[in-house]
Amino acid sequence: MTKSESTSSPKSPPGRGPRERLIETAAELFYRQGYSVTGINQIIAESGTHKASFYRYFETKEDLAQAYLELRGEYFREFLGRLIGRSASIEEFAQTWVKLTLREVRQNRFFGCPLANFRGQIESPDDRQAHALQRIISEWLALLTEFLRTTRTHGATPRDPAPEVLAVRFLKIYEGSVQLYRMTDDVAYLRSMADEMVDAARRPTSTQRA
Amino acid sequence: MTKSESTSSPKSPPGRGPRERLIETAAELFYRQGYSVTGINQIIAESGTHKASFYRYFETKEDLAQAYLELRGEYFREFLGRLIGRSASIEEFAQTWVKLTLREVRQNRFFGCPLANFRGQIESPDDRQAHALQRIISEWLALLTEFLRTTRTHGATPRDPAPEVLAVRFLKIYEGSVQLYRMTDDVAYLRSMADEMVDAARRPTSTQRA
DNA sequence: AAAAATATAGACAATTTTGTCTATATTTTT
DNA sequence: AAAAATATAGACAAAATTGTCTATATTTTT
Repeated sequence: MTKSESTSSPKSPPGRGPRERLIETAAELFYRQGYSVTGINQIIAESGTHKASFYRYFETKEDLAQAYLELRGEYFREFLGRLIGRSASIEEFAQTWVKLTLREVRQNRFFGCPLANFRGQIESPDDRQAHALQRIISEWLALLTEFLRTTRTHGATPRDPAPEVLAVRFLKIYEGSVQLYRMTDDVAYLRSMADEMVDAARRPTSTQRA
Repeated sequence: MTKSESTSSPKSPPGRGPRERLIETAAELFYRQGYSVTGINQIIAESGTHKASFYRYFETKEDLAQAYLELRGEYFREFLGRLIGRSASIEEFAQTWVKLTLREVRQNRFFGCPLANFRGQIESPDDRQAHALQRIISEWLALLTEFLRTTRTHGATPRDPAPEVLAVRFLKIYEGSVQLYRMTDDVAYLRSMADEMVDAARRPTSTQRA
């Protein structure tokens, strides 16, 4: 399922031994079809390894979940890095985010936010999972905040929302858009994301607050 | 096999026969611990019915899922109705929404958006599920839109976002806040929801758009 | 009160999933 | 090239889950 040569080369490519293949297959399946419905048997079968190899490296499915979260953390960092690298303004940033997401959708590779999906499939995270989730989120917010601090919208004023506040709003808009898309299968909810982020970046007209 | 002669009340409390108990127990479990990890055996056991009774009314777990979605649709309608009933302004509406959500959290009865959770636990919804999800969402948006059309923020201008647009933004902010709360277990993401909604309701400072 | 419909009890087959063990093959190390 | 470590094959036990069947109790209808 994963790559072309998954037939009988167990250790030839370094870093592609059974452990790596198991993690990658698990990541794919956890994301695409869901953590809770993916059994270790399926992971073993599709990774082209053997049950004995699985139990050599992992005691339980939760160990795999941990590896999955770490891996997703890396993907996220990488993704956001590229996104920020390409964007000279907040407008461009938001549009690029939409564009990249829509591309994944077209390629049938988008299944929502992996973290949100994972969280939604366990009754409550154990300590390691909770920490991994929190670490990834705060990393995201930190990167986003830094980007927002150094980048201004066109026609920005000093009274626009503070970068830390705005980073949270962006993340919420993203998560919300993704959830609505997933529930309705309507990409309009992804498209409208960009405008919503840009608007959120601007100081609202009136400021009286309760 | 919809509901043969469901008008007859088989057991002592009318409307609390095995079918109703099964649905209510399933709803509780689907929401609290997740759809995909809840087996029919557990539902049968905790509803105090018997397996034979289950198979009398349902062919598969998906039939229960359908009933679950319908039930959730009713809850939603009811909830939003109360919310709107209590709120004379958008500010009040947003604050009340936060307050009610936080109350559920305190009572350990809040486990995120039931629809989003459900959607996240199936690889892809079948037709009936997709329709149920879409119907509930559009109902929500319709109610919200109507409320927003007749209710203005303090100091509103005619150039604030249109009600239909705003309804979507509100829903995204809600879903996003809930997801962030679920991932981090930090209620701050729920609290900040109200301000975000109020700001979204105001025309942003600048209007140049790509 | 009798008949009919409905609900529960309990056994149990069929299937799926997890987890273990021994033997053999393959790769890596010395 | 031999020894050691690692990976796969395959069988299989244990447990969990689903689904069916017959018998008996309970409720509803006539």
